[in-house]
Formats: sequence, C-alpha cells, structure tokens
Amino acid sequence: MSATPVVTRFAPSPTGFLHIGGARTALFNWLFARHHGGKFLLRIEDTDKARSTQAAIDAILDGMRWLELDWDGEEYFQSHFAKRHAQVAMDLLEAGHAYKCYATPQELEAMRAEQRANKQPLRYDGRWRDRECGPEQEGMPYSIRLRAPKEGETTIHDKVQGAVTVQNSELDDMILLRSDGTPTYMLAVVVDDHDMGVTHVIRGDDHLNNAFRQLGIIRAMGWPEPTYAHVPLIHGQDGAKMSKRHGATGVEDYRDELGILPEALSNYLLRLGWGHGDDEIISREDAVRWFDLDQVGRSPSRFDTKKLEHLNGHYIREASNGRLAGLAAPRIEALLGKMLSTEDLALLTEAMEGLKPRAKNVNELAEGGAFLFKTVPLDMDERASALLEGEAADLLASVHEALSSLTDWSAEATEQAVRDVAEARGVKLGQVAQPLRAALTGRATSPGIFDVLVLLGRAESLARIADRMTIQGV
RNA sequence: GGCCCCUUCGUCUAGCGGUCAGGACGUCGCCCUCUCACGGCGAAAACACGGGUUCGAUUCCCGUAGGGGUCACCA
Repeated sequence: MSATPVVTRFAPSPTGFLHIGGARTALFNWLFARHHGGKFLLRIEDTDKARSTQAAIDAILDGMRWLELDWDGEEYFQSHFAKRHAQVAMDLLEAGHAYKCYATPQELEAMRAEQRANKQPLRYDGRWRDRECGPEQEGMPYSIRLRAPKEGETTIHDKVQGAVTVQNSELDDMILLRSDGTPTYMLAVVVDDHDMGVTHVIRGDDHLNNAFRQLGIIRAMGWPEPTYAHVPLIHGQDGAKMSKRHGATGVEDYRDELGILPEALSNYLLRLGWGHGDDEIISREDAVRWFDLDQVGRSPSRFDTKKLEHLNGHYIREASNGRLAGLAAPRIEALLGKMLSTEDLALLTEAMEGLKPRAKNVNELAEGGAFLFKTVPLDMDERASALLEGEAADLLASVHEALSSLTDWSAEATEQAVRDVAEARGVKLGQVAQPLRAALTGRATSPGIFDVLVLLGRAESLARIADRMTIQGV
C-alpha cells in the first residue's frame, strides 16, 4: 500500500434530490476511504447558481445521513472558491498553457453547425489558439481556453476501466474561464480536487471522457495526478440510463414512497456492480473490510426492485420491533386518518413480531398492522367478505361461545378452544380460522390468528366477533 | 456520426486456461401450515456471434453484432 493517505470525495450538484446513482457513487467513495483508513469529503458543486437550491442541498445531505455515509470535515461549497479557480486560469494564461479566445457563442454555434453539416466531429477548431488579439478585439469579452497538446496520446490507468487511451487530437481546447469571469466545471473540479488533497476520484463513468480533459489542466499546473476509478452507471429495467420514467430515482423515494430501510438500499447498491464471492447479505462492517476498487465490474447494471425488496424483507426481519413500529405508525395514521396513542404504539410494537416476516417494505407493515386500530363495524375487503359466506357465520357463533367461556386468554388456550370447535363441528381448523380472521381483521391474511386474538385482547376480540355475527344475522 | 466503454441464466453476480460454469433475486414444483408470509428441499434457466493463440478456451488476442456513455461559455 502506498504511503499517502487516501482521500476520496463525493461531489453532487444540488439541482435535485440525491439520485440513486449518486448514492452508489457516494457509497463506493465512502467505503474505499474507510477501507483504507482515509478521508471521505463532501463537495457541493453549486457553481450553477440558477439551478442550485438550498432545498436540494438539504435533500442530498439528508439522504447521505440516512444512508449513514458520514463525511469528514465540513461540506465544501464550490461556489465559495470562484476567485481561486479564476486565479488558476490566470496562472495558466501567464504560463502560456492557456489563451484568450474571442469567439462569441453565436460564432461557435455556427462553427458546430457547419461541422455537423459536413459530418465532422464537433469540437473547437482552435481559431484563437495561435492568434494575437488585434485592435478590433480591444475591450471585447473573451474566454480563457486551455492550450491542450495536439500531438500524441493520453492514457489513463483507471482502477475500474483499466488502461484507456485517447488521441490528443480528439481533445479540443476547452474553456476554463467564461467570458463573464466565472470558472467552468472542468476547471473548478480539478482545482478543488487538488486543493482538497483528493487522491482517488471515484465517480460515474459518464465522466470518463472528462478525465482526459481534466488531466490536461492538472499536467499544465504540474500537480500530482489522482487515481481515477470510473464506475459504470446504473440503468433502469430497460437498460437505459436511470431517469424519471423509471419511477423512483431519488433515495428519498425509496425511503418515503417504497418504505425501504437504509441498510437494505445500501446493501443492494453495494452489490450492484460489485461482488464478493457468493455473499449477498453484507453488513457495513464486512463491506468496509472487503470493499476495493478492483472488484468493481465494468458493465452497467440494471436496477431490480424485486431484489431490493427481498433484501429489504430480510432487514425488516432483523430490525427491532420498536424501530419498525415507529416507521409504520405514521403510515397507519395516514391509512386510518387518525392519530395513534402511546398505547397504540406499544401494541404495534408487540404486533411487529408477527407482521415482520410478512412484509417486504414498511408500507406492507402498515397495511398488515392497521387492523389493530380499526373500530367496529370493520370494513371487509373482498376476500374477507367471501370467507364469511355460507356456514361461516354459524361457525363464528360457536367460536364466540367457546371463546367467551375462556378465562385464560393466551395463544395456547384460544387455539385449543378454536380447535375444539372445529372438531366438534367436524370441520378443518382452516374452516373456522379463516372466518374468524375475517371477523377480527377484515382481511383474508394476517399474522397467526391466535396471536391476533391475544393482540386484540379478550374484550375487543369478542366484540368484533359479536359485531360480525350481528351483521351476518346470526 | 467521431471518440470511449461494455457483453456469463430474465436480473445482480462468482469465475481470473482444464469446473457437472457456482450463488442470489425472480419463476415453477414439493414440504411446513389457521391465511399470507417466513423457512426448508428441488427444478427450469447463461458463457452474443465469427475467427485466431493454445494440447485445451467462458477465461488471452482480433473482428462482427448489440448495448451504453460522451462530444456546451451545464455540471
């Protein structure tokens, strides 16, 4: 291992929520830094003042905290260093590594239009590269462009992509400083990464092409070159880049809409593009221990919500009942349109044991537990109604009678009582358990029916059964 | 279109010259069972194609096809 400490960074632009792809990039940077005992920094690329918002910054920080991706030190706001960026551009100009370009945006657009028409590659033709500014340019606005090498080739030894070589003739002289004096992204990234001491640049491979241009600035400044690692993008089910039309793209959607636990999303994201033998369920500790860049795959991967939910189900089963109840409570309140009391929360916590194995997400936890807080007459879903047809009502009456005489209201005692009814009536347990389930919960599925009986308590259970009997006319 | 990258079951992946090509999700059976889940057992399911290199290619090289990314005074 090299002696220089590892410094990574996540550099989102605050123009929206924390994108699922960004979250994975952040996770990889975080893991790599933690694995090597280095630092993980956070930089907000807010140089585009028109599109950057405080709400977006908050959403990103919030998302990262939720995923427990803690960064070292304070957030670094790129916009605060515009002067520094401009200074580097001036230094480059001074040293002859950059030059003034007086071409106007309209002029450049016309140039591109012509290149398009002639089916030529679109790039700046270097019209001001070796041209002195004449009297007609006096006082006119100009941008500063990098004087990039025209001959030879550049190769990047990417930790994920391997050796990638590009002919220098493919790279044009990019703008460093706009005519209004503001730095471009290309310049700002390079300067900030250098100033922050970033040793490893881990980001989406949509930046791979940029790396060659950025290297031009780095070399012109004589700065140390960072190690690059361009990880493949995450695609939607259809193989195209993740976008709005694929549904949830922000981590907050997974938390708020889909009811996903952070450890599940984190585990899923980790396994997307990275693997460690046959391991699927990977704790944060093991992830830190095992993660490294050379195991990251080179091909893009498709997002599979089914697998995410499977993982989520696993983590739900591992989560504490109290935590789960806290997460499900607001959703139950929304479902029922009423607030839950402290006692309700305690009951919900107790019920989690039976709810947990039946849920893949927090929404299902809420849907499954809502019956606890409903009041008679219970609304029946279609399948529950069907269960109450025929002789079910009559069976229910027998159950009510048997249960009424119980003094010990335990799962064991109620089970014995119900089984006795089934035997006495010559039917299978299911034939009485199902109508009972419908009467008690209004649904055809629920946790074990004897657990439901205990959860609801003697009075409420008997009341619900009796109410159902009345409605069915028994 | 130019440049760059990618290609193992439907999906995520293991594999790093010789394997019955392994695991997971999903799917389908069976078991468990008061429902639904969970859990257990089992099944179907892949090396894109064509050339090389080699005693031997999923693995190395070159093409083809397909997919993706990128080509702004956005980031």
